[in-house]
Amino acid sequence: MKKDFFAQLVHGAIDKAIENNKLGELKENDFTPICEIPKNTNFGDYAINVSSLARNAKMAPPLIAQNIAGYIEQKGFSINIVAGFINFKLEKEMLNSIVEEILEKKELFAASDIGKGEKVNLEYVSANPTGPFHIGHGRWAALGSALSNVMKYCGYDVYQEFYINDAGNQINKLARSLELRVRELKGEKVEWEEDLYPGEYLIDCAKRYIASGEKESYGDFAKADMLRLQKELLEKFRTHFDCFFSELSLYKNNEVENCIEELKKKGKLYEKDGAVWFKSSDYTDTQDRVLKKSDGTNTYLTADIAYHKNKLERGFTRLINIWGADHHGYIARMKAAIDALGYDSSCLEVLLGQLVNIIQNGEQMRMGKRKKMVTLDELVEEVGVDATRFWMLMRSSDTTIDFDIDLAKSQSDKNPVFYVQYAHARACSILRKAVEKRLDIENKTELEPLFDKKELEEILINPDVKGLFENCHDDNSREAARALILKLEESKAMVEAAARLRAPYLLCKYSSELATAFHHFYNFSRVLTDDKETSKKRLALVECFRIILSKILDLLGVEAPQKM
RNA sequence: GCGCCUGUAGCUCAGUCGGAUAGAGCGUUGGUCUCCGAAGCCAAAGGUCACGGGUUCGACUCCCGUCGGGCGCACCA
Repeated sequence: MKKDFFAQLVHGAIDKAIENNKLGELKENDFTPICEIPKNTNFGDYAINVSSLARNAKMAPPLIAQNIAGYIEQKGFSINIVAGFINFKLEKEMLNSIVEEILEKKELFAASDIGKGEKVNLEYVSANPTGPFHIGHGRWAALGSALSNVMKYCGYDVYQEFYINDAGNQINKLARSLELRVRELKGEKVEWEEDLYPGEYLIDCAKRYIASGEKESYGDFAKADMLRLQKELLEKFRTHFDCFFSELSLYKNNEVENCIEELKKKGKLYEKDGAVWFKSSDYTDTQDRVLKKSDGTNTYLTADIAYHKNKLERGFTRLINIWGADHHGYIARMKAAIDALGYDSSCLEVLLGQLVNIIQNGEQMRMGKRKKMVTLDELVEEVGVDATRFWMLMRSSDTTIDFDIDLAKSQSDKNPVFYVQYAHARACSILRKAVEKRLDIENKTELEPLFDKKELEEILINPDVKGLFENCHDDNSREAARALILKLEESKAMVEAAARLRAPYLLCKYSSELATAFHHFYNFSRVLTDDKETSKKRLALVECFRIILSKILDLLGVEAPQKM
């Protein structure tokens, strides 16, 4: 990565400058150079600001920059000092080497090992098996699966988990709801009580129940049926879990009781008003929490604590949970429980995703406050998996998304995902055309392809990119090629940032910028020309773009189409 | 009342680490196909970074306060 390269270069140069007494009163090099890409590219391709050394060195920033630069050998790049900034501009050999490196490493060019094999448990979606997913679940599914892809690509050992809330009261309600639907289907007139699930999806479920011979209990059947539908949709939505973890199994294996026992032994529980309380306020929680209700049943929290204990016992050193913003009050008590069990709660990381507002007919619908909600299934049906995933991912997770259904449906071609996919299809088209017969406009005759397939393979395996810039006939063309190469070089830094900050949206933004750089290049430089040598070099660059963009889209779980 | 998130162009949002002239998309206006995909590209217009203090060489960024918006404060899950 060039950023690291220049940062190390500057760090080494500072050592030498100190040795030679060129940095005034600065005697120790504890400076970490941070290499950034200047907003104004006239300064250079990369920049390091050394102004902050001024205080200890007691020297003016420009002089500091000058003296440090004196110890940098300018090989493959040039240096331009402005104020306290050392700017680096790559020369063509170094730019060419980036192209060669991408073609050599292919989709591993942007891969990283910052994860160092850390065992990460990523839990997300974790819906009740009581009905179809709503749009919010789609956001967590997209976020979790993309984050998993990105983190795996950066060397984390990620295990994706879905916690099935199949043990609470809601299952009884589900069972009762199914029972009523079944009786309705049989012609009986039934009275619906409050707080049941009146959604029409249970009518289909009831039909399946009757067809199955009604052997299972209502609850077991409905639960399994809902879970099956959820799993089908998740697969379609390119979200793959390594494990669906049942809450009920924690009770069956006595893990919930054992967990309560353990907390009791550690003196973290007490009884009050007939209930068993956990002293979570001993930690960072604002108040104590009930684990066992006065009727003898456990709260949701109790099983969830046992679940987190289970995860830790399985050897995960980092637990990442994706929760809706409405669960934020839950974090403190969960962390308290982890600490109380003798683990370090800093291993638990909760990504609080803000909610998705649904806008229909120009009106904001409140999630869940409306009888007929838009389900994820319906949304995907309308706008497709690619567009849904990209829309869900393109915003930072702590921003509320306004998902305008009408806009997504009617103007889907204005969707940013198409812009990016279009660039990919265009690159593929050029690579296709390179080996297809061409039409000579003037003579209206068919010309032989520029290259045969073997030739093209050879170009892409063993590229000769020398002269890529010499054959550009104007500044625009040269600058566009430079900008594209530099943008491609940035891919690894972007991927790492997305993994480190748990922020896949950075890659949506990056994919869009990359597409812009390519479109720009395309408009200023003709790839397929009669000059075969020039065509070869430019085809190599097109292939680089195709490789990187398709990898980025792959990480996001969005398809990179060859044709549109 | 308390906690979390949030306030940047007409709209939807970026702005990673405190640095150089504040960045995109959509929308608006104009230009651009005889030729590799015009779902593209180029150009223009558009800003008191909610407001008030503080920290410092320097603040959209960090700290404190005020105001607005969202979400939550169960022996529900």
